[in-house]
Amino acid sequence: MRAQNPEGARLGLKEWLEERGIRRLFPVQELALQKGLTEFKNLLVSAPTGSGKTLVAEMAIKNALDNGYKAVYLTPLRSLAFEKYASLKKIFKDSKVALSVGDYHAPEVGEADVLVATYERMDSLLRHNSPWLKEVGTVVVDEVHYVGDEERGPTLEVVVTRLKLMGKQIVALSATVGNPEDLASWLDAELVTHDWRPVKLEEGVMDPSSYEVLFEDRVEEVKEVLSDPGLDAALHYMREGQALYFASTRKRAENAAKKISKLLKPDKVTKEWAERVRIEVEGELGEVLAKMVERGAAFHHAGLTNEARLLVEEAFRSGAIKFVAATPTLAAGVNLPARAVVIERYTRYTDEGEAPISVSEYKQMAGRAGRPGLDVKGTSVLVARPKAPPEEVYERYVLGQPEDVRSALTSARALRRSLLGLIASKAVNSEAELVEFIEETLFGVTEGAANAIDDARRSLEFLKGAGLVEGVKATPLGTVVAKQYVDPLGAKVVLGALKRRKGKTTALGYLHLVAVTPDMPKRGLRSSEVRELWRVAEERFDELLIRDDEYVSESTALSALKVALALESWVKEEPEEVIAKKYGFYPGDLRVLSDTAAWLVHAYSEIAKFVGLYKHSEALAELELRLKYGVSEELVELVQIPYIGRVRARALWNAGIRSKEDFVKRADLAARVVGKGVVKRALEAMGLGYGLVKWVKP
DNA sequence: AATAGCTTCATTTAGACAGCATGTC
DNA sequence: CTAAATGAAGCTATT
Repeated sequence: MRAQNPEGARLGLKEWLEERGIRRLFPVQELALQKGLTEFKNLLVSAPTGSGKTLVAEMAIKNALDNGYKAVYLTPLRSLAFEKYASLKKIFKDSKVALSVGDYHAPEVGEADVLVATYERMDSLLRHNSPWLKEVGTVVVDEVHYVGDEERGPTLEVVVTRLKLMGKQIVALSATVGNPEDLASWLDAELVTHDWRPVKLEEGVMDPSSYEVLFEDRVEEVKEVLSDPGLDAALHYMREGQALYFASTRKRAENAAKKISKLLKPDKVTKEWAERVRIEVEGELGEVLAKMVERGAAFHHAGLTNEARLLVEEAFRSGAIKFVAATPTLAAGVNLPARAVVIERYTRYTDEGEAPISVSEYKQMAGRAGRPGLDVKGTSVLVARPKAPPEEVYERYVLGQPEDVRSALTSARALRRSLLGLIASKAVNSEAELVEFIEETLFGVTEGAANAIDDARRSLEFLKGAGLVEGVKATPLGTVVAKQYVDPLGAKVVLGALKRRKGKTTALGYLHLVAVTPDMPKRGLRSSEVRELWRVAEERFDELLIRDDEYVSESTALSALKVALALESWVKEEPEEVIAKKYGFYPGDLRVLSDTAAWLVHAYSEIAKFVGLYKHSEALAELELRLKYGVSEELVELVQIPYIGRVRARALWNAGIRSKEDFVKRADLAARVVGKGVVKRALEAMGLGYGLVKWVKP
């Protein structure tokens, strides 16, 4: 990609900046221009939060648009994508900005000038060979250090490598990492680094026994109030503004918020927020949260529903809430800076017991301190472990260098997924091309491709064995599996089981089958549950399609059974709260499970249809609707009426309204059950004006 | 006899993308 | 190779 008129474009950029009231550029911004941002050079900007990376991205987009190209902005999280979409829409008023993430795929993507998408969504667009991509000149990759992530990194690595090979300008933004040179060389990019921040960040380490916080240039004493070092530190710095508290578990986050809330006083504004929380967050959790919000504190973790999380974020951003205790959801995700950050622990339980978090993770959290434009400085406090010398902790984390980013493209799971995607979308058509591609990945560039190629050959064999690939070409089935975006191994397991199963299959059977798949998040089992789960497994043995399998271990089958049972309760209309209690989930957890299951059931319905398993396909399609709404078979039709969910549908059914037709014909009765307004809106949405229906006063 | 309070022992521990076509109580 | 908070169960002291 080359600019038609670099000089003109550059002038345009200057004027555009002035119009936005930006007269002076931050160091990374200046450097990015010097290193060829407007000449469509690839860039890797590796700098701390707040150093001005955002404007570099915006300038790159502006430059692409001015030269007649389209631009793409990639982020790792849906929440960030929504934020970015909103802000880019404001900035580029004259251009079409579109958003494409799992939840939401804008219909106008085909004509968008700027597209904001998650990595996986971009992967999907590449797999579909969307013609729109040809017009893209620049791709901004936010948080590119995610390539090192075991789970999500491989997809990003493949996506960016493909875009690079397509000749797109890559403007990659990264937190500070240990080896920016490696990333730059992978991207064929000019390296832009600078450690300047607009708000000074003071990082301290607290000795929990002496209550002293060790900073670079001084030691500060914290007053002991609650006999909890972390919370007392938060209280200490809250005198100067809001505090963000990173807790090590959900429970601890909740307790922290509860304790702090007791020391704060309600006012008019917090009471209003509490009222909103009460209305919008259902059940016990809503009540618990509302009580704290009323006094200006809150907690934030993935057990909360999305709505609840957004509410907490908004309340904090507005200033009403003074204290938020969060698990790492908030560290990488939302842009929610605070005057002070307190990190209560730097160790975390893992499979191998207690393990220290990485320096990068620490920096990610600490970097949230200091609100640009509001604070002169930000303060972060890391609480040392009781017996650890604070000086050593300071050395390790505050003075420590973030770790190197290494390719994660090596795991079998990552390879088989990526490979199928590459082959199905014809990005590689021969072994030679495959090798060439791998040489261009981060793995190939930094470690030499030989090892990766060996592993890739093995994955290729697996794909062939599963009937997804022949030679280096995708079979029709392989194309469908790639399009549905499920793990090839899951597809193999599921198809095998469906083919074997001739007789009738219950919801539990299907749910267990998809839950066994690698795409379904696994819930750990509590030891008290294991016995009961074995009992159920025996009792309902005939319903299960997978008992043991070459690719499914007994333990995953058992924990999948737990997930399947919880989802079965969901589609049997048990109240969310009852399910949550029974299985030890939070409402947010259940939402994630039912969403994921709905996606998988949909995908496998399509795949089953493709191979001629029509009965299974239809049953799965019905189950998808049941999962989405949490209803039994008989309510599936009703729930498809606009504004009718699981609760209203059940009420209608019990009143004798059993179908859409009933609903329309007996609108008077329906109105008595769910209210006049709902019926009116529903009929209008279905294209039937309210006037068509006679209203009978109850 | 009921119960608050303490001790002991076992148990548990963060997060979150994707398909598809539009609106819960 | 590694910890610590939580919660249930069991027990004692108190009213």
